[in-house]
Amino acid sequence: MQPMPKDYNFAEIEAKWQAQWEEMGINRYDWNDKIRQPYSIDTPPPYPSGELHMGNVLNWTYFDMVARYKRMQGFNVLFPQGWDCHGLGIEIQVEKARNIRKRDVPPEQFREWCIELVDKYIGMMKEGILKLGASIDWSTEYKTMNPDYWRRTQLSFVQLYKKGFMYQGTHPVNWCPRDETAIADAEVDHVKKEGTLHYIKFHLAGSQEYLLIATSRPEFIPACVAVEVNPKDERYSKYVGRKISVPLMNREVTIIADEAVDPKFGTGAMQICTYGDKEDVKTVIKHKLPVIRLINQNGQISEAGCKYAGLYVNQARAAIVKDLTEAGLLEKSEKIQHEVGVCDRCKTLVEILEVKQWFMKTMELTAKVEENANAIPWYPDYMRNRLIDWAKALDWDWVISRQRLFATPIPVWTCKGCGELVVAEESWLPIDPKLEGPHLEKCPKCGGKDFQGEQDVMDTWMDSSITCAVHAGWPDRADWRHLFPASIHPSGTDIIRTWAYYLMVRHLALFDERPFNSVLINGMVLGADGRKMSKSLKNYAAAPEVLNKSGADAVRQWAAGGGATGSDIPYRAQDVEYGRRFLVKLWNASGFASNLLANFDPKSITTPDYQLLDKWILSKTENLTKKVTESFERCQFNIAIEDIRNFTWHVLCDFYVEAVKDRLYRPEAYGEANAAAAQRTLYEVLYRMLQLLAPVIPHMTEEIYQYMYKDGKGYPSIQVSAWPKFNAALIDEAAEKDGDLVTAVMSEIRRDKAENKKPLNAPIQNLTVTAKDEAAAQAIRRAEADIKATLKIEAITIQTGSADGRQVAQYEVYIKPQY
RNA sequence: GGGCCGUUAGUCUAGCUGGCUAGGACGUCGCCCUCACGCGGCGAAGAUCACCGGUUCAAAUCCGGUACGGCCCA
Repeated sequence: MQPMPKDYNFAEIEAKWQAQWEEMGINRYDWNDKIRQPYSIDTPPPYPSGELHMGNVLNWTYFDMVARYKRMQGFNVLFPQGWDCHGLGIEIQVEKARNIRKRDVPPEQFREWCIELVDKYIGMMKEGILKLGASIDWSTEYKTMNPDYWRRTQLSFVQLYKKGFMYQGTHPVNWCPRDETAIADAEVDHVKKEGTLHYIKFHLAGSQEYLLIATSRPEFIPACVAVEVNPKDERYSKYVGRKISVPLMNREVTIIADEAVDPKFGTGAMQICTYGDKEDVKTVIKHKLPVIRLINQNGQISEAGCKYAGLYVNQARAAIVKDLTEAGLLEKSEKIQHEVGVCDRCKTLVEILEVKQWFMKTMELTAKVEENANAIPWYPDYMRNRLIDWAKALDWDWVISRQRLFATPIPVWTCKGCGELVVAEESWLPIDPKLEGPHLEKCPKCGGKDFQGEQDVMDTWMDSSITCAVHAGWPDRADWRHLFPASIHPSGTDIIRTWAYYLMVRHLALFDERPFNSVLINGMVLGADGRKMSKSLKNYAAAPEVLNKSGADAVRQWAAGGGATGSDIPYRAQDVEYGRRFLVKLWNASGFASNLLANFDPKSITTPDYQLLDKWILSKTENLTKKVTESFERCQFNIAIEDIRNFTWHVLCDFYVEAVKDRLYRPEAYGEANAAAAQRTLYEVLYRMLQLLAPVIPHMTEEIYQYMYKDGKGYPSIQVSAWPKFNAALIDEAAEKDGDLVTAVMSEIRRDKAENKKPLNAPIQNLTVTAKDEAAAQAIRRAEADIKATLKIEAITIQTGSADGRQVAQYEVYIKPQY
């Protein structure tokens, strides 16, 4: 055992162990080991968006605690790391940074710029993840923007096409007019906004009579295909089936009835347009109404808009309202609060357009998604509902094509002669059909030699929703099933509808097997004030700053203990500060212990002569081990960390160490065997604390381990030490009960000193302890020496009898000190 | 309108497969330079566990309802 230095420089020591673990290879998954059971973490590849933020810190701490805990449990752990590079977010940032639109420059140039930016961001995030001490196997690192990764995305597309899950079709899709691309439901955000509800007169055909129709989108009047009322609405039932003229348009539509109309909203009569919102889509399909394509892909009104053609949506709205007013058709307008869908990347109002796109058949998998979500544990349990509810609420198949540049190409061509679709062979992949033709002599159908490569690309989620298979080694390793399904899929409350859902449908479709066997959910990180963290609210904490200031071990304690798993967790500097203070305590206590154990031989084989308080803390340590192990098994990190910290700080340091100090200072007064028992106890209990803390506080526990325990325990690193198993042989209920009494007596004496404003080391001339029964008296006698030494008592009398003096809280025991 | 979640001391948070003096942190108040630690120690005060009702010998914990708040979706 080596003596420990007084000071602890966390920056230096954390960096040292991060480097050494890498060198020792303890973070590596052993692909050749077929003996240990594998445990694989489906690390979500993050979207590189700049520097690491506190939300990332929370997530990676969760993943890492699981990884380290499972490693100590003896599993062969795969903790991979990838980067989800593609997508609109990066495209928009490049456009802004360079003040261009993506179509202003050659696609290859634009792509280069995107790659450059992504690499810069990856560098920043990686630095943060390394500093946090995440035990990632960096040999697994991948980027979805690399052609070798698209090969996998494309392969999955081809295989799903062959299995009938991919189809091209003209259907309504969410469309972002700014980015000029289709987007999926999951990419639509809903925001509350003030709008105007216009009450517009629709005249009945050939009549002066009119119905008043309320709409927030009058610009859609040119695309009005019906007027709809509730069949039970007595105001309108007589009109159902009659023709009504569309204002300004010189055109008539039919009045239809449907239960979906809310009679209380507006006037109870609404216009059905193609497409004002998703409800319109449903109505059009249900009532087989015609479709008028009013809005172009760039957000302008099409030819179908007659005189309004060429205007943008907002301009058209103003123009139509003006025309309605002039024609006397606008009854009134009122402000309303409503929710509108916006593009989650650029916040532009989403339109619904009918465009030819690629889709994946996901709706038919909903029952299987539910079944599999129900078949596995979720931490916390209730989060499974979010996935199931989301899956069940989906109305449309997943639109997987995008009109973008920075993405995985869809490996498909169309024969210019006959329109035949050519999907790439697996051996052609990766391939970009915009740059290369199909590897075919001629069109298999018409023999034509001219092909048009698919211009559309894939949704970014097509890249990232095959990670469970990719991490396992699919498709290149024959043994990839060994690591599939992943043991655990970590996800955030905000991305259950994307990561978790898409992973599930994708793998179910591809392999007919669920991709993961459990799900770990993290909440969002809030500002200290409980509101969403944002720079504008001035409650933002920059993760690199926090890590530099307090160190990973302190920050990780905040992540582990800041709140229950799955719930949103506020970032509080004082929590990190508390973590840091705990580290100081642990370091000092260990240094102190190493002094007290200087002459202790951990390999000595004499059976220790354990005293009451030794047995007491050894038994409690086993119970703690059991409880902490259960907490880790259930991913209840907050419970685990709180229990270990409190035990270490208060039970071990404040009580046990204080109580046995004297035995260890003056072994000659107590007998060598007695002191040796205290040494053995201290040695083992502190080691147990370090082990239990190791998943949360890897750096400092390692540093202490190396000084104090490496020789005695023999593991090269505490990180590969065997997780302690509950040892029933050390459970001693009587010792716990008696020890509790002894500590209560000691507390009561301290309390008496405090109330009499005496220092703790004030000597007590004489203490009389009176217990009601002999058993209690016996117990106190067993710890008499420890009590005397700890509280500076010169003489002590322990007797049985009736109440005399100050009662020891919760016990029929009384104390009477004479100072 | 629907779904899920939350409402615990001045603040933040745990507990919620029913039974503890409701745990912890920050803050507050005393006392103490006790030979590891003042980044410390010993003590203390502070909570009708949102509200109403029900089940039960027993409810912060289960059930129903109300109010407020959050997230997701229509």
